[in-house]
Amino acid sequence: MLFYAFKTLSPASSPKPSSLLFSDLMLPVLSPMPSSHLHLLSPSSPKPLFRSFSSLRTPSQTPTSVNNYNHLIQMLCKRGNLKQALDLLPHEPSPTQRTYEALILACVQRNSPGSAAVVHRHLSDDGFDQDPFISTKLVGMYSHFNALDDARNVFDKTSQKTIFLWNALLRALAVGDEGEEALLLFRDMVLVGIELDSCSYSFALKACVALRSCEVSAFERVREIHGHALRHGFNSRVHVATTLVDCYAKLGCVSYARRLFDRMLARNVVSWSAMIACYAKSNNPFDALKLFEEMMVLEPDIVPNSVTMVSVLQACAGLAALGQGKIVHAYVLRRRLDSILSVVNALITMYVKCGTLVSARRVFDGMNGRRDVVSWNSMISGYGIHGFGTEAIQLYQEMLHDGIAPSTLTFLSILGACSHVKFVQQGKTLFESMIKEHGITPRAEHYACMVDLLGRAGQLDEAIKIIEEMRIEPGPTVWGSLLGACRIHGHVELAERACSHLFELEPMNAGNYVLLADIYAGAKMWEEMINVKKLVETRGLQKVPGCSWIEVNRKMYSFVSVDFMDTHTEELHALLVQIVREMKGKGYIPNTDVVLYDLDQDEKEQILLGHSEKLAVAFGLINCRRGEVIRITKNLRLCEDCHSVTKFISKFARREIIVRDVNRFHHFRDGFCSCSDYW
DNA sequence: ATAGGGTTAG
Repeated sequence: MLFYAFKTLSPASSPKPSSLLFSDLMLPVLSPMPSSHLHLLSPSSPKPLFRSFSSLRTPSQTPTSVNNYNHLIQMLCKRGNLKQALDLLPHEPSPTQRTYEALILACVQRNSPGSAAVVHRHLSDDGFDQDPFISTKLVGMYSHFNALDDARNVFDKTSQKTIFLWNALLRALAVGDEGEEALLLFRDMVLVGIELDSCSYSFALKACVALRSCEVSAFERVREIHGHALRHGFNSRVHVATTLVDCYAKLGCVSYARRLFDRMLARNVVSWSAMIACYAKSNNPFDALKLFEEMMVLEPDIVPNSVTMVSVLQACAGLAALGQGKIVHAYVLRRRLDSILSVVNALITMYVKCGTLVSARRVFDGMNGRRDVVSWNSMISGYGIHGFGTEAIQLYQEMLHDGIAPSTLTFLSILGACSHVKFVQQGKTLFESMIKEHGITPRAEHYACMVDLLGRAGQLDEAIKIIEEMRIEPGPTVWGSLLGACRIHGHVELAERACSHLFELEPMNAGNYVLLADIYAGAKMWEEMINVKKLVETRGLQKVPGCSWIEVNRKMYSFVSVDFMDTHTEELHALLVQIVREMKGKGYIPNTDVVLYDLDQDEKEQILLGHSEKLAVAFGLINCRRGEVIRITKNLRLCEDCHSVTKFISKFARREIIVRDVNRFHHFRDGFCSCSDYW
């Protein structure tokens, strides 16, 4: 029985797969980013200081009018010269509301809590602590410093509480991750009979997402506030409706979010971006691109901005749609959005995940002087997942040399990089330095990296030691890493131990059961294997079907394994049969161990032949131009048999084949893989 | 006067 299917990722109704092109984006494919396009990234020259400041400061030159001082302080604040403005404050007999507003704003912009205290003291002395306008500004300021107690204090002490003041505190609590507190405040607002506005609803909804600790209750609260908004006619306001879409999306209700989005009476660029981001984040990159295309077609007046493009690039990265990504890159350059750091960072990740490390590096190199920690992390992880451990470590050191402080994600990237190339000692040293030199407390994910590094390298005892000495609860990531290592080394007992936790922590994750069954099969423990399979059945779990896809001429073709053949597939099948026949002549033995069904040898070989990755490779051989790299993406880990077949093909068809699996990239060339068969 | 969407790991 041969498993096979052919489908395109484009709408089923069209006879030919349509490309994801937008007339507006129809540009020649651009691969290198000319550095001249990055000139906008250089910092702008500083503005001159206020010229007459020093002369005005001396007491002998007292200004004739009070307004001069107020004006001067405000000017200095505007220029970001907070310190000089503060020095001037004691000389001013009667600062105005505007002056204090400017000072508060400057404290936020300069990120200076110390100056904030000085300003607060001054304005209290002047009696402005009862001014609801100033109080609103103060609450916003304290929110910026995450000083929620101070924010609440200001609120409590102000007797005349306007809706702005209520909203300011509500916002402060919501963005300060105090969802519970924010919702209590919202309840107070309703009970006291405050007339809510759309901002109140937006903030309260944001607070629900901040709850997250208990998603069920978060969902209930969103529904409550949604209902309230509905009864008071606020649900159709574009801000509220957009927030609702975003809330449901963040709580995992993607199709419901879409339904609300479709029902919106008016949408703006933020509404569209929120929905596109929802798809990009929830592993629906194709839907994200489709929606982006729709936005161009249906709403010619809405112009995508940098936030939109970050999500679109994320979707290209998720799909590994290089051709599409290049078009988006060209669009970004045309719209000058490459002056926005987050967009450039998203470009790096897009190229990394599309398998073109060189292009990613070119973008990274073009950023000289304007890289933040995200840019570095993206490039380091890029080297890591492409199997360039040495380069990843080197770049990490360059980053330190540049004075950029590494983050928790830097270490996840660099430890992952070590793991891919079996750099056990380097990984250990880096993990130590993370704690001791950089003061970063390891999270479960870091431990998972270490367990993966040690475990896959065969040091299972050390891996266990790491878990036992952890100061925090080892979550599913840690046990999952251990289980993966057990599969490689056929360690049944440890696998059982890992699974005893995993089946408890994530009972619905079919992957864990499959791995355990795989390990039992490897140890020829058939009875145990069958029991695990039964468990999967009784719990009603669905194995994630293997799926591979390939982009040809900017169209996506995806392959999954099903149990019938049709006319599309015969050509691919025939090609694979021929390849395998040749390989067998050269000593290839199909690795039927990976097939966990009770079938005879021939049937098992047939199933191997139908693995989605082989079909995608065959499709690539037929449809990609000679000399062109065949790029394939797979949703799971590569199986051993596909790995060896692809190695063979790379040599005898003289094709370079790059496969992205769920963990890393494999570059096949001349019969070898960049992973050195360690993955 | 307060407002809604986005960047890196696995």
